[in-house]
Amino acid sequence: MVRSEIQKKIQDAVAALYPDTAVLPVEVSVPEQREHGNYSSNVALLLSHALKKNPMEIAQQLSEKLSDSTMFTKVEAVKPGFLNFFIADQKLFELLQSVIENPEMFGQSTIGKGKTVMVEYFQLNIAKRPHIGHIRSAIIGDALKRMFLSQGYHAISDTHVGDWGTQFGILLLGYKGAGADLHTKEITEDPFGELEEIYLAENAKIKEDPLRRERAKQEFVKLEQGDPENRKIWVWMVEISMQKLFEAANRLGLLPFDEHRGESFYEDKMQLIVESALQRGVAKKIDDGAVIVDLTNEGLDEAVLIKSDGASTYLLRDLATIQYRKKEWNFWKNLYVVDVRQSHHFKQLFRVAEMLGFDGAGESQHVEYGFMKLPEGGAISTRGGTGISLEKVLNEAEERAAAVIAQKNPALANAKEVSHMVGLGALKYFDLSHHRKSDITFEWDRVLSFEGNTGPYLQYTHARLKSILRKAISHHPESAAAEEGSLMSQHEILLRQLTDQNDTIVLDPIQRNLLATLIRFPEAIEDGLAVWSPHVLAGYLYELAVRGNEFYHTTPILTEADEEKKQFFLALVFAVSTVLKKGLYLLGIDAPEEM
RNA sequence: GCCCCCGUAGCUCAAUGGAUAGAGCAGUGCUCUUCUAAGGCAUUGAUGAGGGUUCGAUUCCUUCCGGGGGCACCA
Repeated sequence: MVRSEIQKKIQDAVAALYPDTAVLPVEVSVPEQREHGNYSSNVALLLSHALKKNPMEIAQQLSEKLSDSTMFTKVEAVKPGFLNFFIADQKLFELLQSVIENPEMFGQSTIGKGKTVMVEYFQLNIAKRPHIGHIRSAIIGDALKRMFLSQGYHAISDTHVGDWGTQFGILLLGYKGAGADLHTKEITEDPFGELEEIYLAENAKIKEDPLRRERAKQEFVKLEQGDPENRKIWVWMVEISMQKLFEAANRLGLLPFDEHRGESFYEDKMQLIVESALQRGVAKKIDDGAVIVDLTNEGLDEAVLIKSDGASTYLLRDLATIQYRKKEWNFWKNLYVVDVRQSHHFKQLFRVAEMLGFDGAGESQHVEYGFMKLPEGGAISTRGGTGISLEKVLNEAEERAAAVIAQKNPALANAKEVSHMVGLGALKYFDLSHHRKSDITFEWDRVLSFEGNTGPYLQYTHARLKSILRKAISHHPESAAAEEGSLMSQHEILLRQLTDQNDTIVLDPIQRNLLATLIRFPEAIEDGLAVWSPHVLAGYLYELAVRGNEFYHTTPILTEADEEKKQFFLALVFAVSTVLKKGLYLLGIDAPEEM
């Protein structure tokens, strides 16, 4: 990575010039203004305190020291004391060559080797239709998993399905109540829909009649105690719902999950935890029989492990989950991609786990995201009737994409497939381009926009560049070798010609900026993972695309007369399109060759 | 009542304590005999209010104003 190379150089220069100074973390960032170079650092400003020297003077000395390097054309010391680095064209050119040589490896690293990171996301509930409020977890979690994998981490995903708990009491009660009617009726047609209806109807009844809630809770207690009838119904309900879940995950194009440990999986692992908690004095049994952990002194209220009716809680099941995951996977991090509204729960969870001396308590973290709200305000919920089903959104996305294709590129061969990629790409990118923690507003025309800073813009940029490559290859004398049109054959041809060039290419500012942006790809992934937010990568890809389009527009490539230049341009096009495709992949978005 | 988060352009969003606060949408004006106009170019426009910390604050602290969320023996 270029940035770390510069960091190292600065560190060395500081050590050489000011041996007595404690090595501080050197910050290197990308300045907003192009005139400020490709990278800049504020070390001199930070050092001035410790050294009791004028920051400008320090910057001056450092810049002289660093100017030796052939890596830069210029290292300047400016105004308050910034150091601005201008990467030499030759260096950029070499970096491009290394990308071309091994495009598969660009953006990959082995930093995470030997580290297992658990990522939990897409925690669907039984009998509740996945709606747009649910997809943030899936989209963010999936992107994080992809990013972790690209850096060599052993990333393990788990859906943690909500297949246990009081909601089953509600479902069971509703199911039995609807009984006569339902059992005779064929519900094989849309069993999930039936189930959902049962849930909603029973929920409404419970709202009217508090006594019914008690009956529902009793049904869950019976289930948890092993009542055969309830078990049987439960198994059926879970089966039907899991089908729905797989369907949704599939349609969203999520990476396969490594684990599907629903909450019910932890059923037999909870008793020991309760006993241990009581024994250690962490938890106590209160008068009505409930088992709680009192965290009121820490401002975390009371955490309930066992309810007064004897049933387990979500919290207790999550405790068991931590224990299981640590034992099974010995994770380095255990991440929960869950709505910010559950942060109170996770604070309780991690605190109780810590009090119980659980291994992995400290490594468990809530990767919270802002919830999705509607333009008129208010969260999206199934009960409030404001839920827009995932299915509906995806259908709409594909329809809109198909309409645009019909208009812009009616001859497109695999229009259906591309509509899917583009519609889904718009939806995912919309989500991922926001900071993870910020709430996002769901507005159809924004979510499914295909213009401006959107997924389709990135896909489009990629497709146009690919189109150039296809044409270049088909006109190329060696095109027979590239018949299959694979990336490898393309890049082999390009590479052969690029490495033949001995002269230094003179770059114009647009090409230079594009190249300088291109080589930051690994840094964008690193920065995104540092805050567990894919939006950093999304923002980077957008910038790359903007510069790619700038280049596309100003530089005719196929008609370039100077053969060396043309080869260089093609190499650049190849590298940029490769990074776009790869970056989109890391966000879980497909990049069609044509659109 | 207690706890958490958020107030940036007309709208939706960016900005590890840094330089002239970036984008997109919407608006206005250009741009397709030229590698895909889902594009490109130009242009209008913003840090809720007051204190503090420091070389430097959208960012950290504090008060106020405004908005949202949580404090379920739901998940």
